[in-house]
Amino acid sequence: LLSVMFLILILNYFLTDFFFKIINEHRDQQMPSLPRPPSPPSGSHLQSQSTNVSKPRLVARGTACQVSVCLFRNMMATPPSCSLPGTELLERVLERPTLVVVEEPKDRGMRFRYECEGRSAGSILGASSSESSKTQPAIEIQGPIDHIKKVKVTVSLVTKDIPHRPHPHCLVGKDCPHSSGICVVTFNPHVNRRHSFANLGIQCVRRKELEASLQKRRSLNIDPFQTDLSRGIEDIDMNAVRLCFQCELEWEDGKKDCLKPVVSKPIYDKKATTTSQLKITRLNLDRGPCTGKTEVYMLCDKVQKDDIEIVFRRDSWKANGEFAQTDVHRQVGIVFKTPPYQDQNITEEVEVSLCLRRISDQMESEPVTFIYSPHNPDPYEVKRKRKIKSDMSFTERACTSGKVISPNPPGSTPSSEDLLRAPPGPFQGEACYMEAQCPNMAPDEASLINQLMEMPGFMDIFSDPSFSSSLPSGFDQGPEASTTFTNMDMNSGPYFQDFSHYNDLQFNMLVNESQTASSEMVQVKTEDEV
DNA sequence: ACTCGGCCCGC
DNA sequence: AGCGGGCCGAG
Repeated sequence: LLSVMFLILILNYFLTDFFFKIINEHRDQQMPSLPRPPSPPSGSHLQSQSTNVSKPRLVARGTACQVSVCLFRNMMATPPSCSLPGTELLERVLERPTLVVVEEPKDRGMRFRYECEGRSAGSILGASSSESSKTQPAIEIQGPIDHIKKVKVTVSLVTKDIPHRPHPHCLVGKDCPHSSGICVVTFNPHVNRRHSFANLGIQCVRRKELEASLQKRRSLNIDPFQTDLSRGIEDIDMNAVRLCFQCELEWEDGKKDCLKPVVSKPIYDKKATTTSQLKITRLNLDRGPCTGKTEVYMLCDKVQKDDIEIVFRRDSWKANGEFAQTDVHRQVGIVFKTPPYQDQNITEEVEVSLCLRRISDQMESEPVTFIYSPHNPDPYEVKRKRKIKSDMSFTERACTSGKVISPNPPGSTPSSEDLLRAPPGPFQGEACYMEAQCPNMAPDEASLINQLMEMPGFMDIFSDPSFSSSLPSGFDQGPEASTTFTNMDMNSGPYFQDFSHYNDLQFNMLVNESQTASSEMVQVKTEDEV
């Protein structure tokens, strides 16, 4: 009888250890990145038992001899505090629930507040929180909870990076005992497995109080990952924290048991320039030629001039706006030049996206749209206008009387008001010109015709005898049509505006209207004079 | 000269 | 209470 009992005992241990092994391997696979937590000071029998697991691992592939040796050693190593029979122990291990963060905190929801800022430090919202429905960070006890009476969850702040050290900043709000810097809640998982943290604020400490804060945390015995040895106070990132949840289970028999600490995603200080949300407030131009080099003024939320770039994208194409650190104005403005578009032969406008990107963490702002327009070798129609004028026998008066005062003469520094006024760019000017010339035409039609006119050989099509037969019936096929093509953009049919009914004054107004606010007037005049 | 930390204040 | 703007001396 004795030997049978002994055998049962041995089997009991064997099976217990075997299952321990399986369970632990399973857990390791689940959380490979997290360091195994050391036993808490109040270490329960379960924790100390599981630390012996490495020995029975041999059991699975060892010889019979090794098995018995291992078992013997294991029995001897079993601490006297282990008062439970193996089966019950096994049952409890198998039944251990896990703590899961079911609602992460919003990563850039709020500012960390100093104690001196008084009142409350606000509440951390949930990641899926929105204007209409607010959520809070929440945890859930998942898995079997049959024999659990209640759970106690201690929340503290830890550093963003591994090893997660206690963070000097404090949690304040509901369930945070005064000046403890931590939050403690106890609840019955049978009533609700889930617990939301409704009022958790982050109160930051001043640098000079950093050490005192850590000391206080230590005195509360809060160091979830037992990192005390790895000290390095200076390099603590004061702008990012994680919530750390330590869960203590209380069983029906009054015994207690700790789960591995679990951390949330990082929470960043909304005010810190190094981690804040990037935002483009406005651009003075939203379009430019595909050749690039268009100077654009951007207003944005605070950035760091040495850690910011402007990214243009479309499909797989990506290029950066060009600027130097000195082009970043007091952290809130950037003067940059557009990069050339990948395709210099586009025939239609191309929409690309443009965003601010922080180099250090690859964080990006919401994108805004920028439009690349096709390259036009004579963008301001200088040659054409000169031709129009000479052909229509306009006097010198026509181009000198209509003086245009540019709001930003070259060389002057534009004020911020000028920036916001957003004068039309040269291409808007071009569109106006064509619109004025061809009032019945849509701007894109006009620009297409502009392009066609510029294409070498395009005019030759008209001298091809076979071309005339394919012309629309209304097209003027007068005798001079084949010889005076240089004039055809004014008098050759329905597709081209006839200027002959304008008098001098009207034509001047037309030209000037189209040119108003275009800072390129100086260039036009110079060319005219040449 | 510029940026950041800490603080104040008003909506 | 909660949030954001902004001031200003220190770094």
